[in-house]
Amino acid sequence: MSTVDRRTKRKQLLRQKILDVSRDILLSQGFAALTMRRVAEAINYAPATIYLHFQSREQIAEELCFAGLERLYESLQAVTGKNAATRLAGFARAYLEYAGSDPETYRLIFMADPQLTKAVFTHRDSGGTGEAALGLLVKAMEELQVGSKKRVAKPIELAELFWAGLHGLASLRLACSQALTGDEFRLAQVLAAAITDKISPERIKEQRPQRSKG
Amino acid sequence: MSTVDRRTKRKQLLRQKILDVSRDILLSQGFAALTMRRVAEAINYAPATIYLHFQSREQIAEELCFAGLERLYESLQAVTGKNAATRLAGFARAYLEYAGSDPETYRLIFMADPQLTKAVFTHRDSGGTGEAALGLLVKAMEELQVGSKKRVAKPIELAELFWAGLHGLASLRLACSQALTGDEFRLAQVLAAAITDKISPERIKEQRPQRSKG
DNA sequence: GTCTATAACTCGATAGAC
DNA sequence: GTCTATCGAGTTATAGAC
Repeated sequence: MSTVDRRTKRKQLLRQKILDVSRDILLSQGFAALTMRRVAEAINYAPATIYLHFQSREQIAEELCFAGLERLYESLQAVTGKNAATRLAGFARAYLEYAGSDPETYRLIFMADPQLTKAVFTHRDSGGTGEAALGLLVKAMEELQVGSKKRVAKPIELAELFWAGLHGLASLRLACSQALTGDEFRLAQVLAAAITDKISPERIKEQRPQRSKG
Repeated sequence: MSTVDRRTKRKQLLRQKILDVSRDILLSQGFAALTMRRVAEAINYAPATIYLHFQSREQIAEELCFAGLERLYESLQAVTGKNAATRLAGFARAYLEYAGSDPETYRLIFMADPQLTKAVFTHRDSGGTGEAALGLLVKAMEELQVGSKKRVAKPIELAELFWAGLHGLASLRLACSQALTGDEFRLAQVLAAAITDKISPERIKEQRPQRSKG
């Protein structure tokens, strides 16, 4: 291993360490507490050192969002099932579980700075994770529509509506625990069922989606 | 009019002026730009003067949120119609129209600080406007359920789900214009129809809600 | 009572010494 | 590559002049 390699590796390690402690601070104290000074203190360096690895506080936030979106995508990807309606119910549960397990990152991705949300969804570094996640929903909607007599909406529209519904439940729960008196997981199942029935009403009797166990 | 009355009135006027310029700043430059210094400059007073009328910046934000929620409630209240399904479609349009017309206040109410959202919904000064607005939705859900053979969910649950869906559409649109490729007004109508059908599937043929004109 | 001036603290970011 | 020192800005809050 050459000297240059060693130097590069050490640099990468410090960069990763900055991301790690940033995530710790974000999870435990929220985004407002994620300051360059606090990060510097946590890694035992001066604040200025961080700027050798990241252009700004905003860039650190972006990378934390990319990573969060990746975890959300993986959770959705882990949902399997031959029946598209059942899969929809699984997506709903997985989505809300992610939001509940990583609330501060979720806030950061979808509810904080519009510029940050935009960066997460349009920046080249995000690798199209958002589109891929939405693609899973689109595919399920397409399958549900097969054999249905008439289309109430395009699959992409239905996917976005479903996503918006889940996001609404997740974000209201995060914004104010008192906002929703009902259980958001149950409400999400009702949403999944309503959309499923709306797409293919003729299947209502035969193929009602199973209630999720979780 | 006594001297005390005059003094009280002048005090109230200044307080209202602070709220007015605060709202101007919020609308034109967003919440981050709403600083005590800027407000003071706009009313030609020193920053400390503001603290004679408001305890903190947060309290100004709260009052702006109360007023915003009031406007949203009035918009929903203006939706009339004998048919509950038609009213649901109207609520959807009114809700999204409010969010689009007053985006920074909407952000402040639902997407900014959890403490602020909580304050808006639980503080006594809010006068239960949030509950009243939700009540309009609950009433529509109850009407839809009349005569239906079985209840998929309680009216309050359906109202919260509907609200969450609308909030999801509104907040995604505000968070990132690229997030939704579809028209949120159209998606909201699909949502309204899906929930309506889910509540009373036997009415699907007879009583399909009219597409809104707006 | 009302307002000015200012304090005491936070922050992100940068320049320049080493 | 790292640190010290600092800038310019933000915030809340108070002491004291008028």
